[in-house]
Amino acid sequence: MSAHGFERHDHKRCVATALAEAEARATAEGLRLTPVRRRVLELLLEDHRAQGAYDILARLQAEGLGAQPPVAYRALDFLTKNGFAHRIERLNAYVACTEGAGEHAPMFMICKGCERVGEIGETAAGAGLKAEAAAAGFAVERQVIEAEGLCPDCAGTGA
Amino acid sequence: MSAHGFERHDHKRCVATALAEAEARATAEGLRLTPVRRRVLELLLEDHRAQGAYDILARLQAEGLGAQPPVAYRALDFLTKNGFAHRIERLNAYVACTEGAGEHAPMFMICKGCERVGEIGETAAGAGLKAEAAAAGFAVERQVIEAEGLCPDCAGTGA
DNA sequence: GCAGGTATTGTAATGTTATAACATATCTAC
DNA sequence: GTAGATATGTTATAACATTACAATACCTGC
Repeated sequence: MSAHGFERHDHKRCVATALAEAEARATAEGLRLTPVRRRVLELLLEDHRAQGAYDILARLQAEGLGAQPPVAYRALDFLTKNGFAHRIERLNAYVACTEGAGEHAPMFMICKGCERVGEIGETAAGAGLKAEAAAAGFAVERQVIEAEGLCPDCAGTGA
Repeated sequence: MSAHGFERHDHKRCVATALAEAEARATAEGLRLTPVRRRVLELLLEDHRAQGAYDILARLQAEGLGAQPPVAYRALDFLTKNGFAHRIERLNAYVACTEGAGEHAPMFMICKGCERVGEIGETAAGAGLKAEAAAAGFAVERQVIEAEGLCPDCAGTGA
């Protein structure tokens, strides 16, 4: 089962792997993982919480990497368009992708307790959505599947 | 199959029914469908497009029903909390509910062509989401299932 | 019917998220 | 090394949402 974000894990390794894969894929596909873009991806990878564009921007400003909103939004657009990160609509915020490339119908679990966001790459929910839409004659281009609630850790503590 | 929003239908009747049901339910459950709230529901019912809070606010202002953002947001909160309307996260906008009360895991289809939003009351996607979350030990409190693409009409015209 | 509590509305101010528009710089291919 | 495409810098503003507090309307018990 591939739900990422809530399990205990070696996060340093998690970051290193994601970054290495991103670089490999960027090279392979001719995508330019520029300093700002790479740095934004690193910031998103720091933990599994969703970060707002302005959170990211503040970090970039502190590092002298860009002062205005478009800098952050452009980097985030690049990362989300190319599958390195995802936008969480419910939060107007962003998380690094924890599932491999090639995924298409990810689902997210947003914990109200610890604010972490778990991702599942391909889901029954996604398949169901496609089937439902097809039955209605609707051509899906993008889908949003998000659950908000309590992660196993936070649910356990009665939070 | 109950996908509402895209089919040709007698919209006057659609509005009248929804409004009557809302009033009946408000009475039955002791909810106060005040003039502003009722008017906002009417505005949302005018068509099946999603409307932003500020669209609604502009209409209210024109009618002398309220001048500041909280007026619109409060009415929309009331309507969404009580199931008379839904918030579309992808659009930061609102639609009137077209499925009956008691629904819990609706899915929305957002057409990029005509901007209409279709609703399906209970879906395989919703069931899949719940199952997936349960398997991950995640306790779902709220869920967001939205598809963006082209409705049957717009897909047909190659839009 | 009126005192007291609760729900609703009015209003000002502000906070947060996102984009348009245009200038400049950098990369890549030829 | 120049042209065209891609990426960045910067200003300004648009769009979405909330906090906080005052005023009013409404129920309820007496």
